[in-house]
This record gives sequence, C-alpha cells and structure tokens, in this order.
Amino acid sequence: MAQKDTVDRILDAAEALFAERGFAETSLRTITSTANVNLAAVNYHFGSKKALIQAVFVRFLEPLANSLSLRLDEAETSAKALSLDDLLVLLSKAILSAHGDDVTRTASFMRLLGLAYTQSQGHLRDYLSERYGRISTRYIDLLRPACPELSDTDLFWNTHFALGAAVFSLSNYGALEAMLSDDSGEESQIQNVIKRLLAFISAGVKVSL
Amino acid sequence: MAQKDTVDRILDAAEALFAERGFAETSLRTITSTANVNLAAVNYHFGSKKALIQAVFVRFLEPLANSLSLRLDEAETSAKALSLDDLLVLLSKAILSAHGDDVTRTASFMRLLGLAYTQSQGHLRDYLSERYGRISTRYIDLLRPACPELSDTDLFWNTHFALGAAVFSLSNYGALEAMLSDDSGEESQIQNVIKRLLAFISAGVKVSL
DNA sequence: AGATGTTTGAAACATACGTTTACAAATTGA
DNA sequence: TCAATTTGTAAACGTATGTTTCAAACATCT
Repeated sequence: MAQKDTVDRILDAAEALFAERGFAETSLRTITSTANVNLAAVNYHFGSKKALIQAVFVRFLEPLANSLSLRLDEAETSAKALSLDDLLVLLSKAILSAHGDDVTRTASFMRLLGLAYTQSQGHLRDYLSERYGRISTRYIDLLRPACPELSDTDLFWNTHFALGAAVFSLSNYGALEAMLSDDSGEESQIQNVIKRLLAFISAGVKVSL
Repeated sequence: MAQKDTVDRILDAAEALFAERGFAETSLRTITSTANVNLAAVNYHFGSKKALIQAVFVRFLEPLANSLSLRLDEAETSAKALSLDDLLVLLSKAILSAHGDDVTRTASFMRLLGLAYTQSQGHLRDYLSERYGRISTRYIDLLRPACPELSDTDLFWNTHFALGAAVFSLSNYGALEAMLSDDSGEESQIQNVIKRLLAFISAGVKVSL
C-alpha cells in the first residue's frame, strides 16, 4: 500500500509543519522533504497546496465530527436535560477521544484552528463551514435550552468568547506552559489546563448583559 | 515633509493590509502600490520587511502603553484599592483611547495581535515581549491583589483565557458581526460587544479550580 | 549658487515558490 | 503474462517575492 503511505506521510508532515509555522510559511518543499516524498507527490495526490490544507483539516475533523455526533445521539436519546457543563464536558471528551487521547496532537491541531481563523485562507473557512456547519449548529441548538436565561445575542457572543479562549490558549499551550516552569507531568498538566478552561468557559458563558 | 509622509503612508497601508491578509500574504509591492510609494522606499526607510512589521506594531502599541502607564499612575496614587472590574475597565479605556477612540482601527489592530501570536513570526514575539514586558507585568501585578482568592496558577491561566477571548473575538469582529444581521449602529454595536466581553472576562477570571 | 546629504525612481538581481511535464517504476487485473 | 493503470521521480517552467543598485530629483545649509 505504497500510495496510502505517501499520502499519510504528507499529511503528517503538513499537519505538524502548518501548526508550527503557518500555511504560507510552510513550503511544499519543506513538507515533502520532511515526509521523505517527492515534491511532485503533493500535486499528484492532492492537486494543489490549497487542497492539501483542506485535506489536513478533514483528516482531523472528520473523526471529531463523528465522535461528537455519536455522543450527541446518545445524550439526546437518554432524554435527560443536558446542562451547560454536561455539554462542555461532552464536547471536550469528543475532541480528546477523537484521536485516541493523543492530547499533544489535539493541542497542536488547535493551532491550526486558530490559523484557519486568523490567517485569511478564505477557501478554508468556506469549506469548513460548509462541511461542519450542521454539526456545530446542532451543538449550539443544545446549548440554548441549557442556558434559558440567555438571549440569543448573549449566547452568540459568549460562545465566541469561549471559542476564543479555547483556541487561543490551547494553540499557544506550548509557549504558555514553558512560562510556568512547573515540575508536574506533562500529560496530567494539560488535563489540568483543560479543566481550568472548562471552568472559565462555564462561568463566562452564563453571563448575560 | 515628504519623508514623514512616505513613512506614514507605508505604515498606514501595511497596518491595514497585514490585518486583512496576514504578514506573509502581503507583499511589499502590494503595500507600496497601495501607499503610492516606490517599492524601494520600504527597504530604504525601514531596512527590511521584518522591520516594517515591527514598526507597525510599535506605532500602535507605543501610545497604548503610554496611555496605560498614565492611567496606572493615576490609579495607584489615588490609593484606593483597585477591583478586578476597575482594572478591566481601565485597560479597555486605555486601549480605546490610545488612538482617539478610533474603534475600527483598534478592532483591526486586534487582528494583528492575533496574527502575532498564531503566526510564528518569532522575531515579533521576542521584540514585543522585550519592549512591552514591563508594562504588562505591571498590570498583572495589580491584578493579583484584586483577586486575592486566586492562586498564581489560577491567575496565570485565567488571564490567558481572557486574553484569548478578547483577541480572538475582536480580531474576528468583522466576520462575527456579519453573522448577526442586526440593524443597530456599528459604533454603538462594538461598544456593546466590548461590554459583553468585559462581563465575560470578569466572570471567568474569578474562577479558581 | 553651489556643494552636500537625503529621498525617490526604474530597473535589475537572486531566490524561493507552486506547478507542470515527461518519463520510469510499480502495481493491478484479466 | 502482459497490457493498462496508477504511482514515483527528476527536471524544468513561469512567476512572485524581498532586496539591491545607481542615477536622478530634492532639500538643506553655507
């Protein structure tokens, strides 16, 4: 299965390098030499650099969306009302479990999510919102009854503030962690930060103007 | 004063274009032609593209740091204890007033701040943290007594979550606002969002694990 | 006015990039 | 097995980039 090997090696290298340096700052030559693959392989298998960027996102987000979808199915059939904290925990578990609890890769991918927002990459935003718009509105629709005291505008802004807190802090996790110089284990440390993040978000989302 | 004109026209164009498209995605040719300036002028006046990027940040951050510094002087001499909300309002006023309440430019500059974090641009991070590290630690030191119930670790992570919420949501303000399709005035609208953001942050920062 | 230093302008330079081409190698399917 | 298709490779292409060059224009000062 030489093909899949090449494709996956390219995706692995691209995912790591994009997260590290951004899209425009990562050349196909860097990617292909990191992946030990011929330069032309990217255009052969993906068609273009843009398409490669999209493929990196899809490879990560597809399992995530499926995992989230399944958990939402479960939660809804159980017929119990879902609290805000239920939903936050559900989402974070879906994200973390989507790739075998590879917490490092998830944190690194958060950098990509941040880039997808800040860096223009219009094609990416359009593509992602078309492909994952349904699951995200499904989640937000569950958020509404969990925060009955909030207006739609409240909820809209609070969820985006929360998204910002999550994407920004997790995508800069490496740099932030280095500033702390603590001696606890890395694995337990990031779980701890996620707990903090969830608490922060939980408190913030409940606020109405 | 033809020189200053050229320098400022370059900085104006660069600031707007960088915020719009990112650093690597904005060429010197685009900048100089937008500014109606010769291509070589950038390297003549700034030395390099990197130096131009730094100059854009300094031009914006220098008045901001001064404004914040003055307000902190005032607040400290008044000898009244500063609450968390006092400090948040103080900071937001310093930011907004630093450029004559040009709220649009401030929001656009937030995109640049976001880029400075997400896009690698190592030289920028180093340069900014060296130049503005003192004022930012001064602010954080005032935050500590305002949240006596928080440990240093609590405060560290909560402030970064808050920073993420602010940078992310303001830097994507244009795109987010477009999703709302409300009819209120733009100026009042962004003031409203800032109020929401401050409330969100205020609630989140107080959380301890 | 003339010399001096500063700023602008058009052109060229070297380089790095994404992409394409043409062909070899490998794999597949009948 | 052998033709057909898919995959891998080396080289080249065209273009866009940041930077440099150098002469002309301009400003400043004695």
